Amino acid sequence: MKEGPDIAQLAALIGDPARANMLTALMSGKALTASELAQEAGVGLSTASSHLSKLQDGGLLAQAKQGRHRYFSLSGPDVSAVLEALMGLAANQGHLRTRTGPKDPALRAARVCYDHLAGDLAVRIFDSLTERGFLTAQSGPGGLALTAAGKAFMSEFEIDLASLSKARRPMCRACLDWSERRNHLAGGIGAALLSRFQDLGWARREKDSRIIHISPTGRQKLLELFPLG
Amino acid sequence: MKEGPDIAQLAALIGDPARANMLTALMSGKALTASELAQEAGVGLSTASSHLSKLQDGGLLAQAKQGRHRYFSLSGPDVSAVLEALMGLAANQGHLRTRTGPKDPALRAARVCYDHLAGDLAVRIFDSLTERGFLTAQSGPGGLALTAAGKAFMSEFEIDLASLSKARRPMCRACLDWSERRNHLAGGIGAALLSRFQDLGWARREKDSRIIHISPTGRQKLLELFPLG
DNA sequence: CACATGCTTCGATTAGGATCGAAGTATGAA
DNA sequence: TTCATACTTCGATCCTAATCGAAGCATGTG
Repeated sequence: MKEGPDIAQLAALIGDPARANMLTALMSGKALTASELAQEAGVGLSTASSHLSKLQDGGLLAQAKQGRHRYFSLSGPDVSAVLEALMGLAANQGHLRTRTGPKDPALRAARVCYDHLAGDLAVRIFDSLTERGFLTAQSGPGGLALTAAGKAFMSEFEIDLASLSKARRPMCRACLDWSERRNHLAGGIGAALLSRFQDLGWARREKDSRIIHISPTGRQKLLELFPLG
Repeated sequence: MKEGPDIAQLAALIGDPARANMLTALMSGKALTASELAQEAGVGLSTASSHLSKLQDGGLLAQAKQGRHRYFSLSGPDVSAVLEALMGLAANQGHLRTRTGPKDPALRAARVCYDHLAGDLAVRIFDSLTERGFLTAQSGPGGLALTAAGKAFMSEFEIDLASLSKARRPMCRACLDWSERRNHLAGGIGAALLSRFQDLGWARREKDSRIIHISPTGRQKLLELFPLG
């Protein structure tokens, strides 16, 4: 009657403070080494190693060997969905002060979430896309899809939809922003948009941080591109 | 300065097997007494009592006193969202390991998920609503909203939208179905629809089970009401 | 008023696991 | 080859918390 690994085991994996710190550090989407994660979690290297192997056994982490480094990252969107849900719950109960602090105005304004844009601007983009009828619900992976008009818009913006649709990853996903309590666009399109903004010089990622800097011209262009009301 | 929103604390609460059993038992939406939950979790009464007060302190459970009984229920949709995300993750991991054939066909077809309909039929309903342009994305709570046409459809079906919109709970939400790996409709509307199906005699819930039985006429009516293609 | 039922609190026991340092292994650099 | 870096494994310690039974409290019923 039981299906798969237990919920309790999974939750217990996330339930240790050191492991939770590691996982939230990995929410940035960057792959980190064992040493970095040990520091992030505030534990010794041997302890971190033990935690990392447990997280891997539980299927929460993926490992990539590169030279003498071992890079760890979240194993997939399912994992970040759980973490996001937990963050949402924690935020709702007022227990939350995010690690890096959502008080930081720069973080509130624009930051990276996993691999896509989050914050005020991301919510605005989501609203604009919705308002213009570019997004529709679907039962398939991700729960969202581009309408024909939406596809045209993305193509115009030089987003390569063909290669995105080939990827196993869902193209459109709504991601709940725990500082805003509103949704923004995640999934392949979300990542592609951020990437494109960076290519155009509109956005620049601060080193070793989740903060995204938007240039003055970038901001103007984005507001034009994603009008509201 | 304590950065302790602790998603770790929350996850640890769910991470104990006894507590996880209690929470999943409460996913049915029914309120249960301490004794029932103790039996459900397979622990003694005193142990259960301890767990329940911890869950309450953590804000995961709500309590309603009624005579000499104390009824416990999940404190809100945030909590069930976390549990659903964990179930999804667990199902995904289990799927990779043991491809143990199809589950109980009755469960695949139609079952209750928290308080709304899940399974084949629920996915079809979601698809039909989408296809007819009744659902649209939004950045606010739940990520989905009814379009004007969708609201008209629901009113026609005698769903009381006014009272639903007053509730704190998001009206529309996509819920990922772990057997189908597709989305179906959750939130206030999802619950209201199932309730309406039951009132009309189209659906009947099997006692102490998640299985929903659809009557022959109910099935016919539902297929008419939610056409595809 | 008793008396039963439902649940909580207390105290003691026990098991699991988080932690660290030291020693061992693998991989790249010199 | 030799050394250094990055990480894992091992062994020992320590501490949290899960558990149960018994006693205490609360709220109903007779």
